Amino acid sequence: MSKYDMLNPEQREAVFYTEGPLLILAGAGSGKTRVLTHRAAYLIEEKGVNPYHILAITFTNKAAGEMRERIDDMVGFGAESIWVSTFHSCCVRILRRYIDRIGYDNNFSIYDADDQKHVMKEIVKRLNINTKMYKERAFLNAISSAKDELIGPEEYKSRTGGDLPKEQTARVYREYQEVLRKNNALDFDDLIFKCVELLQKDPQVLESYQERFQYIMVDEYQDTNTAQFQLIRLLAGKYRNLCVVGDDDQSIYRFRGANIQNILSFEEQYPDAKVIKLEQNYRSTQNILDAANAVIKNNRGRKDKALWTEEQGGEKVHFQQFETAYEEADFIAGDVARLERKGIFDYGESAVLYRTNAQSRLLEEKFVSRNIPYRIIGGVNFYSRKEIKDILAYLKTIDNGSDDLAVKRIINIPKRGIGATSINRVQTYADEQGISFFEACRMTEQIPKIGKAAGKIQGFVNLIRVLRAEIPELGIQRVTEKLLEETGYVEDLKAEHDEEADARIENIDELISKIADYEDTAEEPTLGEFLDEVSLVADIDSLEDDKNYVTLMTLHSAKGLEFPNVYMAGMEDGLFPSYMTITADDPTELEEERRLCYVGITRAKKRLTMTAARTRMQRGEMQYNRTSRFLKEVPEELLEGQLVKQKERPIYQQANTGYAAARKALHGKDSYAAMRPRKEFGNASEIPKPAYQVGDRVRHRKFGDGTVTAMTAGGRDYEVTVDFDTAGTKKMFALFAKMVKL
DNA sequence: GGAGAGGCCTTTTTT
DNA sequence: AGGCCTCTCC
Repeated sequence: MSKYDMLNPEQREAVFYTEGPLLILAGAGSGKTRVLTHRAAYLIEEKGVNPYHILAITFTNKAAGEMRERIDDMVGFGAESIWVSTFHSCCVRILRRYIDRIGYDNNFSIYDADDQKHVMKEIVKRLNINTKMYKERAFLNAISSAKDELIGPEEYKSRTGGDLPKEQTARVYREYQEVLRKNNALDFDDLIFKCVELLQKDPQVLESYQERFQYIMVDEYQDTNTAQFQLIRLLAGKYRNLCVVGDDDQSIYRFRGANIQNILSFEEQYPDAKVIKLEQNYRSTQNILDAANAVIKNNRGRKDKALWTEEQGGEKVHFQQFETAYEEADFIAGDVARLERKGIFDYGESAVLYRTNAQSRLLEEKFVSRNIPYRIIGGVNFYSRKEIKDILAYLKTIDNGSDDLAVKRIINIPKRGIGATSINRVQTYADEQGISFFEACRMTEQIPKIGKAAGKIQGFVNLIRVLRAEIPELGIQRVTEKLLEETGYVEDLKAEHDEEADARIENIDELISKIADYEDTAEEPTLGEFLDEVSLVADIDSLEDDKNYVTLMTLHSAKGLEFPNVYMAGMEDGLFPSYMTITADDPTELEEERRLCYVGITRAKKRLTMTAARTRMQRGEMQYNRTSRFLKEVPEELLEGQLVKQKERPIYQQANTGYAAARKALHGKDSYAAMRPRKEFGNASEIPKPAYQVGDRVRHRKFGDGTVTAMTAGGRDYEVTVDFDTAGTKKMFALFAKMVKL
């Protein structure tokens, strides 16, 4: 009996089909990781392929690590020379070797979102751009999207078509790219972009990697963007042994440039491609799958498929709506505790999924007060905390002084009396001489008007110099500890004597142990490599399977994971699907939200609970939400639950009690009006008509004054389009917008 | 040059 | 509601 006998016929077919392009459409829970790992084993053991010639690409380090581990277990010998890596780390590896061929230095730094913002701020200031009109964030988003599409500054400029804001963006883009170049830095998107550029411009490098990667596998293919698609196309260009695995129904990263067409039109790109569908699900009960199938079938533009399982029946999908988000959170924490007490699910078997990170706060509170062990994924990344970034900036400076941003970040931390004025003087000198900021720091005696600051800067330079010299002898950990001593960083925090400072100290300790861990496990530890790894870490990477805590995370983070007991919190229109997508002109945005819902449902193995709240604080404002439209897409017979669980109900809700009302609110047409407090909207059964009409001038709290250009009765509320004088044209629901006629 | 106060904006999701 | 930025005053 071989290990391949355990696979079902489709899986086996996918494993054995090794030559030429192959598309595996793998539904949720259909065992795709299993197929990929078996396939690697098959290539090595049965086809005699040298593992050195195999590349497997994933999106997260966690996925890469798991795949590596499973292949190692299966193959035993030689598997370690397979490249299993994320898109980003794969590109970093290639670029560290060859980027000098396209005009960067091989010891480039990698900028994170924070660094990008700093750079953008400088540029916006320098170009005198009114950030009230054009936000830094908007520029960065535009640049990021352009890079995802492999559009460089020049090409961007040529495509503006005379559109003024785009011309502006083109200018900013060019500047931004110049600053990065000057700082010898790449941002996240550049890692892919520059790698493609390198492969396109240098046939020698391309040839060597094509020759190396004779067999390529790509996981989560539906999430690839154009740049990643090109990268793969180039690498696989010679041998064409390209196996991509994905599920168009789980494509949820369009905002990050993912192009669902990459998977939908794979067969056009590779006409000789073999297509294999994996539809048997090994994860969930039939009821959960039915719910998932019922929701996703409302999407158009998808490859037709339906999951099935041998696990018939199962629990129904639980549903409850609460008065407030507070009660919702309390219920979830209580339910988790109850199931644990009864011995049905351990804490580690439960997960709470939500649409926005902000929702985690209330849940966290309730988990704390009930003493339930939990873990929140996402929110503020460990490596973006201030104290961690400070220390990493020191380490970057020690490693390679060419990262101006890092140097400037810590030149006055702790306070050395080097302020903005001195920094500017140094920068001016650096600009004049065409040298880096740090190099300029070493020549303070040449800098005009630097005065007393010269000595202070010298002190800083000497500190770095000494630490740098000690790296080879002492190693990273010892040097980091020494750096903390010399700067008094931890001591200062200790002196603060408050909780926040204590938390920071804990984080620093954690960083130290991560460094120690790296030095223990890496073959040839170097500071540079450590910094690379650290900058490519994702939140999800820190999730450990064997710990017994409840996991709280966004629906996005949950992709690829599974839990016996899953809660989907905040099933409310306006939150999920988000307000943005409801009001968007483009219906495919709503489809993307629906896919997200599908991802959420299919995470559950045994038990799924959906919850909603009638009222919730959003952005400091009280929102009244009706239940999510996605909930209504789940057939009634699969649902079980009640609408309101609370002691007293306000008068306007008294008609809506019990299960019958729950169904009515879920599936009925008039539920929206019934949910609204009377005092605000008059007769609850009528659609409240706004006090303004088309052509009127109105005022909005945030967007200012504008003219109403359109108004349609959109079923339960009026949808109003307003052309604002300064904020552009917005489409919104009258009840939410609360605008007044002028 | 640094600390503190007040105003403003944000969030949908992230490698 | 909270974080960040800017302004002001020392």
